[in-house]
Amino acid sequence: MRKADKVTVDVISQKAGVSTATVSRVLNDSPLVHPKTKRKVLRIVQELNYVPNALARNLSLNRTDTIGAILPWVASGFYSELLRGVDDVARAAGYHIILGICHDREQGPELALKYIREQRTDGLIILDPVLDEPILDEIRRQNVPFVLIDRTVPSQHVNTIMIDDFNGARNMTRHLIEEGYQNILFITGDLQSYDARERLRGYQEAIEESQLAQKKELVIESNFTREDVVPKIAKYVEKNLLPDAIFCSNDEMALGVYRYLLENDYKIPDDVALAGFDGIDTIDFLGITTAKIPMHDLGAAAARLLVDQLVKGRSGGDTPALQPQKVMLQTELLIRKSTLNPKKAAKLVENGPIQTKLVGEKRREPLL
Amino acid sequence: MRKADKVTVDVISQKAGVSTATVSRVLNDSPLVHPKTKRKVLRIVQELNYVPNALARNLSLNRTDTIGAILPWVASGFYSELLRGVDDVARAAGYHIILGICHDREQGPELALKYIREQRTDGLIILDPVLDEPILDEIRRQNVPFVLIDRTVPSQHVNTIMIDDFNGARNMTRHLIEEGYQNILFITGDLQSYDARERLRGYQEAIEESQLAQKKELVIESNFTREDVVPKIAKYVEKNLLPDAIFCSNDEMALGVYRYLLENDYKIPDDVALAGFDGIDTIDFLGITTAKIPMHDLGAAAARLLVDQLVKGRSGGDTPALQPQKVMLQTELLIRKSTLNPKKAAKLVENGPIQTKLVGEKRREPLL
DNA sequence: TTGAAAGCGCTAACAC
DNA sequence: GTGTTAGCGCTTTCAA
Repeated sequence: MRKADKVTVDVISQKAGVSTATVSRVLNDSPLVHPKTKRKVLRIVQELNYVPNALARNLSLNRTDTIGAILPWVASGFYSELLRGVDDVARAAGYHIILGICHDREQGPELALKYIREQRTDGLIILDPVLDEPILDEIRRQNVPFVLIDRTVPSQHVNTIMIDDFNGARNMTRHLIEEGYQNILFITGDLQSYDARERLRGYQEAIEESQLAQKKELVIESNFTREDVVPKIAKYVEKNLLPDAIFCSNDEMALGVYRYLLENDYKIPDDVALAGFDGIDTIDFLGITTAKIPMHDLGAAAARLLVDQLVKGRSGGDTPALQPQKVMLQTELLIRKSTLNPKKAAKLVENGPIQTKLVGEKRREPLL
Repeated sequence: MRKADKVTVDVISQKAGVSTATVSRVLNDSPLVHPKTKRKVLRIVQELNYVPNALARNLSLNRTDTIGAILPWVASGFYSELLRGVDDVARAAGYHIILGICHDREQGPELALKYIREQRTDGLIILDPVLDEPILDEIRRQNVPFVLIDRTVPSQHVNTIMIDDFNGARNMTRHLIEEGYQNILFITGDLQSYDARERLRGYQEAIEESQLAQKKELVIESNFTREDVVPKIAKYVEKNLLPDAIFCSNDEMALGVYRYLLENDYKIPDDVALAGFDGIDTIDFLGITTAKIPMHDLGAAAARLLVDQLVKGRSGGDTPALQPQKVMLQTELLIRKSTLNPKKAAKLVENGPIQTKLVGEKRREPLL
């Protein structure tokens, strides 16, 4: 665009025969401008197809109308739901989303800090399970509102949206136990991350309360990825007996295990039951039991919290800041064919109707 | 952050005993500044943990270092791959991504124009199969570089990354024909969109060259969604015979059909073959044949093209603009169990080895 | 090599 | 109600 034909407040003000201040007032719906002037200005604005330069406006107002979303890129499809949630409420509140994809562990915090320091964003939504305290302190020191997703911070005033990983995993394990499985292999995610630890805890709790033996060899550690889990489950099965059931800390790993089992002619759930965690689409199609995380809600809740902060912050100069909140979202246990114990079912049929509730696409033909 | 402790070029320049111009030069690696001064300034910058305000910088430079990515949100997981591709190359070139999710048909163009007019982005990547000419003209008139994905514009100088939908669909259809299927039902996407039309054309072309009869009732129109396709395929099957094979214009619809078939006890591929288009993960796990679109490459190529434009544009003031390019990416035919004709296979076993190449996870146990 | 000063395009005190 | 003017924080001529 030629410099000449760039239309700015100045151009408008001249054409309208008013000052730039008045133009600005009109544009910002100030009440103290004469209707007639307003109309005239608006007409010119229309005519010249004028749109204020966001950069200049923001510099002046010292804000960006932008929210940074810092996310890891594992299981990309999974997080896109979350992003959609964030976008929905952010856009409704007039905020834009700037994407901060951290490709590996180190980049997340770096990116977050960069955005803040450069003042590119008014606030941040951070999903990074391994963010450590020092970094968090550094972020806090910048005095920019932010919301953490699925990550607790001990005793600190931080807005957080949590997933009840503990209960999710406990309920899943209880379900497996109820189905009559006794040797339940649990595959953890990277234990550096909060959610991995919580899910493990949930599993252990359920085992304990059931009086089943806590066998140490029934927990193996992986890292939430499909690739990593396959050799590990292979090695496990070679060394030990096949467990009754395998509970993977996330669906990605469940997919890896699923593939392994099929390739080795193990039938699910006849030879071994399988459960995941997350609720991704593929798992649904394969008829695998999982604990669904409400990703959209997660994003929406985070954005809601952040937007509230931002709006509060910009209205009343010195209104008391909002109390930091912790929101906890529950997972939904989606029971499917992969964990329905055929032996138990057979027995139940003799004795009466099957009690286990099938959730979701109920009447679908089992796929396995 | 208190106004007082906000550190700006001014603060730095004072502490360093130089002018703001010099500080700016140091920050921008200008060669004409004495090494000693430079060192001093950098030390202060370090000490005060100074990071330039992007807003101010950008206003001054009249750019944003930001690329807008306008995408629809259908099949979210699918597009996230693309976004990743865009992000990879954009970030490497120092650009940020601002997300423009258009939730419905109308919002895409609107959003694109808004970003441009507000000068929030230096350039745009637009994936919107139904963008019409007038809007496109309007965008072009803004004189902001942009790249279109999977959308041709007749005889116009526009950067475009295309998918070879035509060949992809033709190859798929040929494959089905080779497998001995004769009644191949084709389910189109929304024919308003370019890719839907191209895929249909590919199908028709393959049918024609094979001398099979072009039966009009073998094409039904849907809209690329899982929900829409189910009643349509149901109605079709009730009215007509079950076709030999069903070729869906995208994987989402293939999933819908898959579910329908299973629920009605049709075996794949024994009763009917099934093929999709896109190459999403779920389809892989279900063992359904598809034509894989290289989403990551698509995004990366688009970003590459755009970044080249931007860099060119900002270096040489008046260097000749880059020629608009059209890049065409090929799909990859992933043949899986769902389209391998059991009858043909049986025959082949009598006569020799099976010739059809299995692509991908070759030795996997068929899932169906 | 460096500094002074004029913008970039908009907003907001303050004065009229 | 409206205009003047001084910023917002940085870059970049132009002069020295």
